[in-house]
Amino acid sequence: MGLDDRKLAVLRAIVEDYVATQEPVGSKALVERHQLGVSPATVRNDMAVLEEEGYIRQPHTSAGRVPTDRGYRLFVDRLSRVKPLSPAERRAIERFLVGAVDLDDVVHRTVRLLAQLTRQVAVVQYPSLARSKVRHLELVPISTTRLMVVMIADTGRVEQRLVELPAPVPADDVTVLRRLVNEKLVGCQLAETPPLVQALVEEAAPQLRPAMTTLSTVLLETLVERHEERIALAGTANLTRGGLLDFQGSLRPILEALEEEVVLLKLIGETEPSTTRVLIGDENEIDNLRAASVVSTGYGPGATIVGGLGVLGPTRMDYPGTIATVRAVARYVGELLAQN
Amino acid sequence: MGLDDRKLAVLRAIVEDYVATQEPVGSKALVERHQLGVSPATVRNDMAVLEEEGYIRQPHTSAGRVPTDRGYRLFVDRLSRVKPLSPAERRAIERFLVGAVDLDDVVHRTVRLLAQLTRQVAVVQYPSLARSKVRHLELVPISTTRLMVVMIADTGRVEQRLVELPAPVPADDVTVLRRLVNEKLVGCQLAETPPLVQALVEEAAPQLRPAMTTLSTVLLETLVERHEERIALAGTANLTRGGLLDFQGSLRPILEALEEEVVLLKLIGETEPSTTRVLIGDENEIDNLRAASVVSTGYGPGATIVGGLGVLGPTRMDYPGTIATVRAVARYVGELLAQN
DNA sequence: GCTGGCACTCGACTGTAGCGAGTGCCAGTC
DNA sequence: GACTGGCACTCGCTACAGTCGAGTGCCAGC
Repeated sequence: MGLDDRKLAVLRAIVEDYVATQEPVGSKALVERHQLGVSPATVRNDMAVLEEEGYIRQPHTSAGRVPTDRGYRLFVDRLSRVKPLSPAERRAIERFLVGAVDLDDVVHRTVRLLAQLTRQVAVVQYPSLARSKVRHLELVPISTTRLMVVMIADTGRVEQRLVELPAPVPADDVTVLRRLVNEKLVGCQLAETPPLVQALVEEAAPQLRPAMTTLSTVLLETLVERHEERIALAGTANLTRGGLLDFQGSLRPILEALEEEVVLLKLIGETEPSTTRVLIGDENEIDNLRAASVVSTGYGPGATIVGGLGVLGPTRMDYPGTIATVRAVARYVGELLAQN
Repeated sequence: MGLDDRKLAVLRAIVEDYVATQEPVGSKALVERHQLGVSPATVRNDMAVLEEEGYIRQPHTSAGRVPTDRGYRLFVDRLSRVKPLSPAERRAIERFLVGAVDLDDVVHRTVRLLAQLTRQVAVVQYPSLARSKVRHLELVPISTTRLMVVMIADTGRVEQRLVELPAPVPADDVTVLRRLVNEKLVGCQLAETPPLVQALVEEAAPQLRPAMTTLSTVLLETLVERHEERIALAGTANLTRGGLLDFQGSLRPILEALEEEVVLLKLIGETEPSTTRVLIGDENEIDNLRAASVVSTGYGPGATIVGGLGVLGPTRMDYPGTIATVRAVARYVGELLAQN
């Protein structure tokens, strides 16, 4: 494990050059472009060690070296410093996000912004319902046996669902139902509502029981049990940058994975701690994404996290820049949400 | 212009073979695989004429022939008969669409179904607000100066928007506002509301004027002026079928176009007559899609059209099959909507 | 008007050769 | 002991020549 400082410097130089040029880098080019202070031969020896340790590899015998997933990992963990954003980027972020009228609008602008700045595929999760609080529940009678339930969360998210009632319910009863559910649920995290919803059914007047029961089922089913998470996506065209070199020739698996909301949620939704997460190539649990890297983080008003956002690109990615951008965008979005 | 029956038969055979094999088709192979009743030499003469007329072309001098956009056009217009769906396909459609709980659900299932059946990129427009009628308008106070407007259309579509009021409005006034807008607008096509909304402002009591004015602005701006059209997309991974042969090597322009909602709307939204529309390659107005074909149609409950749906694929596409599928899916979705 | 035959074209494939980037190793130097 | 210069070697890439064959256009004949 003898990785002295110079070997690390060599690895860093290889990663930087390869990310920039997209071509395997050789010992000679390396000493020319970086001030390593040693000869190519020495670098070659270092490279041999790095290769033995699994940080770099040779595509063919007579080619230069390319970082492995493990090499990128070391680079991200120990060799790179998060790049500060350029003023232009800061301005772009601000300009892009002011003027958003809506949560939908915020999410769409954010995902486009992220795709544009990182020149990669961007993914933004809508504020998770499980982590939001109920601001208001509206019941709109569609017919005597049909009710539209509209839930407005404190994050600005609005979710609706049609309910088929077991028996006709008069308008007055709907008013009562509305008052009851609002009294009980407004201000609660959705994750902690199940017992409350249960209580609602039990406390309801007899003639409201059946309606309240189906209502509570719908509330629990569609709003609480994850499922209703939503995702916005942008920048898929960026996958075609770098020709077919990245992603080993086929975009198919990537595009397939991007169509599965469940997969995307797994990718960016699991941001328990508020730090930025970087998944490099093989570290990814989803087989289709073994050739890709994901940089993601959580966002939310203040310190609370209500959702995740991130980008997906080739393992050959500008990690420092991408990480910085993802963080910055998440912070701005958080501030925006906090203003509500 | 002397295109006798046999020449048309030759063109049909070329299109069918090319679509099936993805390889330029030669005269010999043609007579072997189709009962044309003449020799290859004769077919060659016919081919020469077809080429002169611009229906087919040769990729290189020593290769077989490939249909041009114009050739596909003739094929679609005069040489193909819409294939009846297989029973398996019918069953798939039914199975896929029953059990949809929601408009969102219907649209998502539809777009996935379409992508799966045609093995192409599917696009479904949500029922257009302009063509829907207002079923209910709900005003939910978020704070004294903020109102959430929720519009429920008869198609099941729900749209919401946050309104900043110029001055605080007490809860009682909100109730009045709610009653007023509902009395006036429920049951109207959104396209014809502008004068009604205008009238609302003028008839409002003086203290409600300012609130009603901003409210009406929002209604007109976000709900009426198309803008708020929504689109669902699926099957982008299907673009990678057929290697890089289709789409002349780069998916980039296609993917870019698919990210622009405006472009997609233009593509499938303009279905004035209720017939199926086929746009082949160059006929497409969007430059990025010059290498693609689009098959689209309108759908809606009964005879009214409330939105469009369709698929996008390479010009080398199974037109008869695709057209049949698109039509069938549109019909099923229409029936489903009619049930509400 | 159709057909068989024939000369021709040209892309695809194969094999060979030269080039050059890049390596590993080794002996020599500080 | 660590670094360096030198050297032989590997091997992918490119260019070039040659062959093959699918496919064509044309023409004379039925």
